[in-house]
Amino acid sequence: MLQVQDIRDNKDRYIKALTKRGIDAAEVFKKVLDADENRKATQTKLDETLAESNSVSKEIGDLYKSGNAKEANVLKEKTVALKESSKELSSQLDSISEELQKLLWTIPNIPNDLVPAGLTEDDNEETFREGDIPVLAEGSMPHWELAKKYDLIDFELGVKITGAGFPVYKGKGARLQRALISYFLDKNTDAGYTEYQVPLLVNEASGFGTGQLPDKEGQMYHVGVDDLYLIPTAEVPVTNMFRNDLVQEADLPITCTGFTPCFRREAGSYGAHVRGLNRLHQFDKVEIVRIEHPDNSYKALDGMVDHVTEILRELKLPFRILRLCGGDLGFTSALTYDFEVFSTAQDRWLEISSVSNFEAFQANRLKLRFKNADGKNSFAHTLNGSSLALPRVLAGILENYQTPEGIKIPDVLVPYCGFDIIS
RNA sequence: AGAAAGGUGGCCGAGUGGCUUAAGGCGCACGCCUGGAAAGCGUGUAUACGGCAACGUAUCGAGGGUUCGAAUCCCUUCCUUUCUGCCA
Repeated sequence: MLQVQDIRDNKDRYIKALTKRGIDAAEVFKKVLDADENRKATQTKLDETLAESNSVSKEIGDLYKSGNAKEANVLKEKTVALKESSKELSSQLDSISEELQKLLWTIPNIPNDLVPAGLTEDDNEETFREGDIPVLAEGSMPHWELAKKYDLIDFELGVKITGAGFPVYKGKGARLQRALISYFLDKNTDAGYTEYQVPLLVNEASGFGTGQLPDKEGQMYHVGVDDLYLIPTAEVPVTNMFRNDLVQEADLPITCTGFTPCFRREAGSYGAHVRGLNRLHQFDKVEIVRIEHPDNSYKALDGMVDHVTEILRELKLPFRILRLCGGDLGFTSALTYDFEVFSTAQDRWLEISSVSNFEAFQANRLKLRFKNADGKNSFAHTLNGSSLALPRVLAGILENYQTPEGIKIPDVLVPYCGFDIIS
């Protein structure tokens, strides 16, 4: 959520930046600023009325104490009108504030200067590419066929016990999953991130804090009897640990990592693009979250990109980095880099990580502030990224490491797996 | 699920209708003291909104009510803790 004061101070620049998302914000900004003026004026009137009420009450108290009940009773009559008008003003103020709030919720974050204009994924800008795409032997397969051939994943079994999009990992497939989780967590903690295990169900306030609610309600599984949501990403519980917090400047940055399953309803397309591990309702992910001083957040974003790059480099998977264009940028993000690994057998790129700087957009919703050296409070910047999402990494490993003898295990994973080939 | 006790500032914690303008402590900041530090002493220190400012207003989990006046009384609701029950 943007701050009204920022909109006021940077109106033209913000309007221009939002055109990169294909949004003309001129009208909504005008509405916001008008509503805010209205709010201020109403608040001032209300404050004056209440101030008078308070001073009359004090007088009445004093009169009673000095035994002058008669005069006190005269004054009491005066409070009736004051009370009425303060009630009226306060309900006006409530509805104005609510209107303002609703307007603010509809406005996405302001894209950073680096964000390319453009509305579709074709406009994303490739900033980096590394790793050779292997030339596969005759008879090479997509990962879902490999998973079946080597008995690593049973998709039908998942359908039986739950439904489509809930695979069962088995044997060396399950072990490889566990190896990846441990490896990712180790890389993250080695880089200084503190490891957390967090709840997989969150309350409504948490959904609001990170921006999944109210807009994307349909994308989360909802447990009705207890009014809780299954997390779509560890970002939600991890970032919400700091909701309503006021931290000291010296405590920044706060860096966290955590492994969680993620649950996404994603009612949408079917077909080849969602086959196998490409899109699931439940998948595993290791996430990194940073709470940063605003002056340092973009440096931190670059650091996160470098960190994920190093992991993919160690896994020796062919990957590229995209700077998302305005149209592809998430609602809450100011700048996002997507990592994609090449699926050789499918001949296409698969998104495996998304690293974003939300600036103060989430912090404003979360009320996550820090106290600086002068004792002033301001919103911290929040960032997060996957390091990494498991299924597509697994798909990439299966497809890119397949040989006629079997699937080789990337060197860095061998100690975690306890085997070096799946055959 | 049943019973009981609670929810107060960055944190702990006192506070049963007006002198609460929220005590006291911890923490933090600054100063004194010190070779330097600790301790000690002194001063300051909640948040939000409005205002150039003085200042005003709101906020004691949330929402409603009683009252001229509510942290305090009443109602509703959420959450936490303890005990009982169930359970890995």
